[in-house]
Amino acid sequence: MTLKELSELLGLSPTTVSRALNGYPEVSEATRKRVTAAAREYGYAPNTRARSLATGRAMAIGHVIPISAKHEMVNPVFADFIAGAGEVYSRNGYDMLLSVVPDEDEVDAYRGFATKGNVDGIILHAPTLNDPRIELLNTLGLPFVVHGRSSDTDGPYAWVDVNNTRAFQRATDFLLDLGHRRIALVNGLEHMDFAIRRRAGYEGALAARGIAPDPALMFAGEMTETHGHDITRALLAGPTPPSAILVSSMITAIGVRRGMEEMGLRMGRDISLITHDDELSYFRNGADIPVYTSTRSSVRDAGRKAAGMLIDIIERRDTPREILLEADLTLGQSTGPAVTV
Amino acid sequence: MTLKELSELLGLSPTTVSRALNGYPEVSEATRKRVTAAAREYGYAPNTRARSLATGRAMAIGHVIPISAKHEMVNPVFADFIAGAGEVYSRNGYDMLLSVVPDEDEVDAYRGFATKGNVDGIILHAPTLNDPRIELLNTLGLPFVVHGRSSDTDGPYAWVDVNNTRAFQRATDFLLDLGHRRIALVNGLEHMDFAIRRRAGYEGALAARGIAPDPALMFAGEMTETHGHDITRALLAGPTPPSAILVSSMITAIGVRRGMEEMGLRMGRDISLITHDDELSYFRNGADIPVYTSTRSSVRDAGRKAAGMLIDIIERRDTPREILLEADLTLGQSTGPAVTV
DNA sequence: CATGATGCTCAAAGCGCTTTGGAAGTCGGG
DNA sequence: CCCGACTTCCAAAGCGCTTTGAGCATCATG
Repeated sequence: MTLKELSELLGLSPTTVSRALNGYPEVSEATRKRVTAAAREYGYAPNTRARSLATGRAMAIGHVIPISAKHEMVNPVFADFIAGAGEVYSRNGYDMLLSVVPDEDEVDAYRGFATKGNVDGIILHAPTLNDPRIELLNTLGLPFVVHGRSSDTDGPYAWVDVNNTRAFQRATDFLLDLGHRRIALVNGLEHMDFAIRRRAGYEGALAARGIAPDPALMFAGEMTETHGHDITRALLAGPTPPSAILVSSMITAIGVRRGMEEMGLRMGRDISLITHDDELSYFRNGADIPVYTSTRSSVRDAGRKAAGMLIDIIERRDTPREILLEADLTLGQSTGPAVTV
Repeated sequence: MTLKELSELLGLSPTTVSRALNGYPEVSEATRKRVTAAAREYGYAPNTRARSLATGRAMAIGHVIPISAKHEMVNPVFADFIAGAGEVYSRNGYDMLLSVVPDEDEVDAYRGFATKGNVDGIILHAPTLNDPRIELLNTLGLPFVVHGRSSDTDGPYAWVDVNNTRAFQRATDFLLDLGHRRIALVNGLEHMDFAIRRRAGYEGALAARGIAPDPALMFAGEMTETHGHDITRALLAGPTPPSAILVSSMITAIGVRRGMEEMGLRMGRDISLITHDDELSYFRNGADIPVYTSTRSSVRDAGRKAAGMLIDIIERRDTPREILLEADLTLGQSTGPAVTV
């Protein structure tokens, strides 16, 4: 069913039908009613490709997911972010275009979005320190919003981020208040901007109490369960194990906990743990009482906010271009006063 | 940069340029070289919308992710499936279109795909018993592939599935061989087809040894960590706890394990656990020696297979329309002989 | 009654591409 | 030297929609 067919059926011109459907004022209320009723009856919906060719708007937002041959890994945070963003897209009539590419082709993927004109905007994921993709997107001239920030990148760009520095500084402070002095940090890969900031928060809190950060207590790696487990085993088997561990992801924290328990330590009593919790929908941190004490910020909500901002930019609405979300510090059962081992 | 501009630059007609770029034989090799070089130089890529309007092919595959208000939950398996499928799409020049909708709008989303013509095919996720969406898609006439199957649905449809029945039957058999008699089943929601089949495998294995399934040992629910934990606590606190637990997902198994350990039981020694493992990239089952004994099947690989099949169907290639993957039964540290409690 | 304003509708152009149906140009065979 | 067969290229139509610019009634106003 095309617009032309529908209009012939109604005895109207395509123009009028189009205007009726798109809410233009030049068409009488009676005609509009008649048209929309017919459209519903015959199941007519304008062809997206034709429409966007005519309007110049793709009505779609692009996301690029790089797949690395080295660490074959899809960020678990991604699924929840997508869900949040996707909600907002559908509500506003946008589609979401996902491009899964080998990471060496990532730049081409962005270029492709721009030249092939199949999206109106882009969300940039997982920015690194001084991320070159930001400049690329700026030169491509396609609206975009970054989920996270990129330190050392100058020039303005739109972003939605959690206050990672503050969150980890508060978490560290809290552990220090409980009497912990040897606090380990199990961080994400430290070319990632969020990891850099978390580390800065951690080190800042230590420094404020005159404690020099111990490199032997600081780790960076992929945020998998296994990684958390292995590091914890190694740490606890060492000569001077920490009394508390600060972890960058719930998933890693699960592994850390497993390591602790395998070493015969009871989490929350013998050793403390604070994790960052992205509030992944399928990985709730306990029911009523959280299992883990955590710095908490909903990644799904970040997705919604980023999507909303991007649509605002595309549609030239005047709204803030920077959103900094504060993480809550939520008390769970995984922390307690430092015990002298 | 449009085709017309490029052709003027080259002193050729748009027709010739288009044909050169699309590999038609009517254009000389010399011209083709000249055209492709110019295209590269000026960064020309055909506008997707215009092209697909002209060809009638959207060069995109649609996925619908329903978001439920009740159980706000994005299937974690989804991310990995998407990654696998997405790989194949990009390699074949297809885009992936994700539609995140409230689940009451799911039917509309499929209808929308069909009438708005923005996809050439659809992947159907998480089929239930006698899933009405299959008939819907059949009447819509859009090529589709189901990830999973739908029992009680007659009429052929294309699918990629794991042999869930066989996997759980084997796992149960294995536990029985180890002397276990009271084996609990922590399953996914049992309107889901995969859960029905897993239960059938479990019950079949028990029946083969003359053991009547005990309803008090069978559970169905969302496959979250918390759910596994809570069920396990309840089970182990009961009068006649099981000596082994069969779990439908790694994530749930993590919770089950947590419950076991909280109750003072050592997994693999005091109590056994077998889980199904979808081989999620961020949730490896141990490094060299698997932590959990598991029925194992890569969901990412299923994604690749489903995507490949769908593209074959769209492009009218003649390939099998049904793929049944066998899950491995991988031995880990979570199982051992039954101990009399 | 003439005039302009207003409300409703339409014809036609154009978005950027593919593709059909030729039309020139080239070449070898009769 | 002519003719058919290729080879190489092009003009123009068409994909399904939006949107510009007008046209035709109808209505209130001076």
